[in-house]
Amino acid sequence: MAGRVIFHIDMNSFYASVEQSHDPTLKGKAIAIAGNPKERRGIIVTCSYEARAHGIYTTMQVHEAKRKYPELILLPPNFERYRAASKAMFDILRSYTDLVEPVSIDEGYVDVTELAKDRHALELAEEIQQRMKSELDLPCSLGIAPNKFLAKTASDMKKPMGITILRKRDIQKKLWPLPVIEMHGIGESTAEKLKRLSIATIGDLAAANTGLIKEKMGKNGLRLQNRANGMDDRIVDPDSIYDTKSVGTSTTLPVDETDEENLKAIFRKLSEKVANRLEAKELAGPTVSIQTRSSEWQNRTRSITLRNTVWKRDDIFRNAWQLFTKHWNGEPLRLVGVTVSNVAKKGEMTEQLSIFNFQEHAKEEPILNLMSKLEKKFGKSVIIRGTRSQQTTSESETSFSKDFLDDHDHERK
DNA sequence: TCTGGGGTCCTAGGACCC
DNA sequence: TCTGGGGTCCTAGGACCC
Repeated sequence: MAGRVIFHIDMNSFYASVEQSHDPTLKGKAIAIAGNPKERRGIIVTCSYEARAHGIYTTMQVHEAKRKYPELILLPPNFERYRAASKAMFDILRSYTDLVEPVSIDEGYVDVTELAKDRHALELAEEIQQRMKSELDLPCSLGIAPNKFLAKTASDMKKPMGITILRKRDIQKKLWPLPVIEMHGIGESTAEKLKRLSIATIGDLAAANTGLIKEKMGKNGLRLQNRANGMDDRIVDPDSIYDTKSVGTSTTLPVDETDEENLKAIFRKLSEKVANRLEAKELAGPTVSIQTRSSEWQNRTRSITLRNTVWKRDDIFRNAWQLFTKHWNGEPLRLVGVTVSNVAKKGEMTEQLSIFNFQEHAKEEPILNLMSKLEKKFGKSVIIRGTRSQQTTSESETSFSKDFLDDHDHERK
């Protein structure tokens, strides 16, 4: 995979910037988007750079933020507004090439290898950044590199409104001195583990004994070591976003809950929400799981894979509630959640089921007979797995997730 | 600083099949 | 009767990211 040029675009404090662009009187002020300002458990989702200067940060509790800086302007999230801004931002990127891979509402990769043959990559990056500013009034940072990992790392190096080039020959100077925790893919836990192996910097990881890494950290460790050496083969995949694997919802309860009837009502509500989101995406799946978190922060998941796929509220609820009552010991719960996974497009799922049923009979049936039956029913090429779900509907519901794509009209081949 | 809600991927053990 | 080795699916938990 020689000679690629990859951009990573990262919108700076996206939600706050969108609000400031929507209401210019908010510009230059310390503002924050808070999940649920009125609830006891509300947190700061994003905040402006002005707010950061006063010690405000993401995940901070709202009351704590207010205590720290009483003049902080709190705004409720407006996800429709953010989705619209996100679409506009990706439209700008797609005006250059189809090779755009959104990874979240406010960041994405672009493979500009072809474009960079006609013009300088840096100049292209400057133009994109200027267009985001002039057309959308939104600041962004860009990373330019030969692969995704380095591009992502680069875009992080200068914020806001930065452009950073990270070449292979730069990594010794720019990447290796950084502590491992700075690396995308390394969190607190992995950093601790590496520390016990006397690996403190990204350079230490790059130079570490590969056999040791493999032994102590497994496959993931080897991959991280490759990244530390600036190696990353992942392609920019514009369709990755359509591969939804699961749809779930969870809620942190206002008070730690012990009442079974209350919990039942909550599970019914969660099941309904999941059903609605599955419906909007025309998805269904065979696996139902529940999540619980105790007041002592003990996380549990329980799941069951059914013989059929589910998508209706009552089917989801019945299985979720059964899982719950089977395992709950009465302890107070801080959070509960419901998820349907291994999902696929509903139409394709029923075809899968038909094939499955055919296979059930296959034991008694001559194979040629079965083949012709399948061909008659589905044509020559039968897709069983790996089919991608296409987004054709949009939903009004709001969330923090990939749902931002629902409003995109990105064409697929 | 006691921590929301949406996801993805990986690992490891057990069941089951050939 | 006891034995192997490989593959796949399911479940549970953990780590990580935005």
